[in-house]
Amino acid sequence: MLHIGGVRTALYSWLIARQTGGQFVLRIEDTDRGRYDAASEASIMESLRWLGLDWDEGPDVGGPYAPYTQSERLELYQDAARKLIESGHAYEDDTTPEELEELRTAQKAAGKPPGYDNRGRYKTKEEIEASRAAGKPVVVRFKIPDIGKLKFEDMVLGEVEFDLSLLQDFVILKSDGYPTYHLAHIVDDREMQISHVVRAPEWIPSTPRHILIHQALGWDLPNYIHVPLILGKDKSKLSKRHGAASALEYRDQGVLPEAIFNFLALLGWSPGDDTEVMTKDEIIERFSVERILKSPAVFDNDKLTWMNGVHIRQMSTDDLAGRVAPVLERPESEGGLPDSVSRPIDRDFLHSLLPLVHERLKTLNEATDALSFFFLDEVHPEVEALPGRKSDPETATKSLEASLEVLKFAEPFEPEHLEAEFRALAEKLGLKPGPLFTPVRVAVTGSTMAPPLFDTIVAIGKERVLNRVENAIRMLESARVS
RNA sequence: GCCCCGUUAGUGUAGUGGCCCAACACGUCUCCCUUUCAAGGAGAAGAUCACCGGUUCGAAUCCGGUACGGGGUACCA
Repeated sequence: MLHIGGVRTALYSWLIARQTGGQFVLRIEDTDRGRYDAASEASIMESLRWLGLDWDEGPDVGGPYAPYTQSERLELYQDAARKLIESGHAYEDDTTPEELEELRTAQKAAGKPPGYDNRGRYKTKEEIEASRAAGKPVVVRFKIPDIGKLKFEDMVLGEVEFDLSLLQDFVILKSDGYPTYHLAHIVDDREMQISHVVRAPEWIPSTPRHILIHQALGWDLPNYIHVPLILGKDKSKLSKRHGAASALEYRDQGVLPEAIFNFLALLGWSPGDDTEVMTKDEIIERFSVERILKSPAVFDNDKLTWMNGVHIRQMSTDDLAGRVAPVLERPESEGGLPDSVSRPIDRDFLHSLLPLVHERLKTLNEATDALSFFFLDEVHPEVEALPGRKSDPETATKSLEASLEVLKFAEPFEPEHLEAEFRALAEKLGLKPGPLFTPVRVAVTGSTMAPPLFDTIVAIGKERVLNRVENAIRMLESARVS
């Protein structure tokens, strides 16, 4: 699963590529065999695709530096490890995981910070060979040089200084022949000519290691860009508890990719003025690494929902219809229209309805409730809801009966004309619009909230409207008897 | 423990020494529009710029310390 924080990292990386005319590269880092999961790989690609973060090179599209999956590039890492051993920057180590565990427990017991003690530096070739022959696991460790402090430049953080004496020799090639991230990403970044490393802040402390490897191999450094964390409402790391954590969950909740794109770009970056609502192209144009913030941001769902509404309102009816139809056609259990409505739904009919609800939608999923009564044969309002808050069942019955007559004979059966007739009716009955219109709305839509009444009535059609009003009158009568 | 990073209203951001007793947006509240719900319009409340000290004629902005939050300290990425 691609976390929303990961999506934002990818987004920034993509923006840099698109803005500078560079290539956005998708690389699968599957060097931990214990954790590898093909499904999550697919879902990452689906998330990126949904957001429109198209990649120029990657496992599926290929590219000049294929393959783009690390497990298919093992020789490259092993070669690099060998070179580092030959140049004296790395060495083989036969310390077992159990021995390391013992070491750490002992260190903790002695009140010292746990860590590797670099004991492998002093082993002879013969010892290692003997261990290997005995079937003991052998890893390759990078030797931390004794050069005091290391400084590096990060495009977001500025200059960061690190005391190398705090680091221990670390594993670059595991005993199963797979590289650790530290080695693999450096070899690949070099091979694939990566110019900008955009990543989460948890990598800051290991950046000195990456720089040391680059230097040992005699390679130039890429630009480092450590982006800030995204937090949940309670300021802890964003997770399921906060509503949704993956991009695809937002999609399933009816959020537009352009809204997530826009919203995420603004978590940790701003164009420098008051502009907030932007298209993808505007963001590409205005984005700048210099304006990425260092401090973590809290993900505010309310603001995302607002922004989603803005993007929905900016969209054409055609475009909206194309997005809403699949939502309505999902099974009822997944938030679609009631299963009794046959699929596919009538696109022309949908298109004619959308102007009535367009500016009322904050998410695509809201379209189901907002439109279902247009598609159903009959609706089932609550009897108690029919009169509305400020009226009573008797008045409601009277209103509905009078309305029924108007609806039967109104000619033409069009919104403006119906409204005029109903206004006249209200006056005749001595009622304010509310007590007259509300029962009709509830009877016809089954809900107290609906689009403008007369447009709604016409869209539903005379016959169904008459049936629904008659039905409501019957409901009120039987409620009175019982 | 040690190391790294951060800290402007509830939230996202603007602000880079005087224009700032701090601006915009979301959210909240009030009112208007109105047949409901939205949208839209007009307002309001909400920040001792984490704290303490220093530099300066002058600090949200520069420096130091403290507190708090997050991250790292793996044969995970």
